[in-house]
Amino acid sequence: MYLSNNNHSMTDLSFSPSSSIFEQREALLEEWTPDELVGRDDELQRYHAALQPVINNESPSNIFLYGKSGVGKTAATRYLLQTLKRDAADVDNLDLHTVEINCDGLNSSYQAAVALVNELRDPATQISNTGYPQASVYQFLFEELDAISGTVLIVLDEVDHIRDDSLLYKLPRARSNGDVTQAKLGVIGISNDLDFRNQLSSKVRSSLCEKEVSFSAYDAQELQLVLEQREQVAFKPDILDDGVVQMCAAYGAKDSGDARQALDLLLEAGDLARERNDELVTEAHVSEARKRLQTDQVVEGIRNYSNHGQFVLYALTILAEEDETPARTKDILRAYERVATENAMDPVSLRSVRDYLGELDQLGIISSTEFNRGKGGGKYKEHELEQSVSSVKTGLSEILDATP
DNA sequence: TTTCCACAGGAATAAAGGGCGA
DNA sequence: TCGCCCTTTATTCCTGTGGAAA
Repeated sequence: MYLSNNNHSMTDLSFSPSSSIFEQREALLEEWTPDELVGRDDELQRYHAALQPVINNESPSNIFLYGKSGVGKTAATRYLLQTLKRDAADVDNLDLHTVEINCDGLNSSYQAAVALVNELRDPATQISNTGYPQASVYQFLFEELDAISGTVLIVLDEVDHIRDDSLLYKLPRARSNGDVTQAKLGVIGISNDLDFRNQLSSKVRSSLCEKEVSFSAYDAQELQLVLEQREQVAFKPDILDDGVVQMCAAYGAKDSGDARQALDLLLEAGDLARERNDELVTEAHVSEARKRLQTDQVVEGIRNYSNHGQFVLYALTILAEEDETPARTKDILRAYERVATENAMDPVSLRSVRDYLGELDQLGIISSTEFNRGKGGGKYKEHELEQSVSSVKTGLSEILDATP
């Protein structure tokens, strides 16, 4: 494509600052930390109690936070640690440090340990993600922690992404095992997976989950408090139509009690109004924003999915178009083998297709139901698309364009 | 109560790929 | 360059599951 100077009429794509309805749009973004956390009083109280030993300069407890995504676990952690650091400055002989990593994208204890080392080291001496024996990486980590000394709180956000528990076993025991002598360590594990705690081996569970704080989903009233707090900072006065905040809160509470989702919805509705130069954000904007967000999520999720996974989904999409869904795993396998072969790919095995279908189900792109027809029919699963064929196809556009 | 079906999914293992130190 | 150590993705094998039918 090139830019030309001809006279063909075309859409005006020049940029100019539009009259904004936003005062401080960032206040609707996830990373914005409010001065006060609303709607989480019970949780904050229990969390606060669990952190109390730190300020008494005792060995910190290991704390495990669990609750669905977007219910304020990370925000509460940031908020309380900020407060704790501030108060710790006034306590004699208390030297408090915090390290926070997000374990999203880190599949193993090894990778998480590397991430921690790199978080603690300066950019010049960072280590790479592979190549070192596991013992060396732990050695680096303990050396860095000892070098800090004092009390060190290690926050492992989305800790359920780590598939093995060797790091979760080692960290809480580092001091008693003599791996660390100077620093007093406390581990704060944060998990979205409610079942993660039960999957841990009992040794790990007893040490990591010394103190537990569960975060319940926000109900509509609590979400409304959160949204109102952000709205006042984010938007200019009297920009939101009556009922907009309530509507976002109601959708948020209905979907999953996820504040992040409700905030995204309000942000998208605001963006939509701004795009159209509307002076007010209305309920109609919210409805449309909701549709847009749902499609975007699906399309993005599919685009980033592995090649074979996309072909498995494509096979199911074809069956859906032929009105043959819900379809059993073996039927999807046949359709998948056909499209993979047509595209000059070696199809993966039935076992792998099962794994892909399981992942797609978890992503909410398809839904799977188990059936049991007893002695004659046995037990099996049926799958169907959970999203519209058109949005799935948009996500699959890369492989569809290449399909002969 | 026992049997049986049609899988689902866990466990073990292999292959390929990539960074590191010697 | 080579061997080591890790990752990711795949395969094979096999046990577990649970409700209808016998």
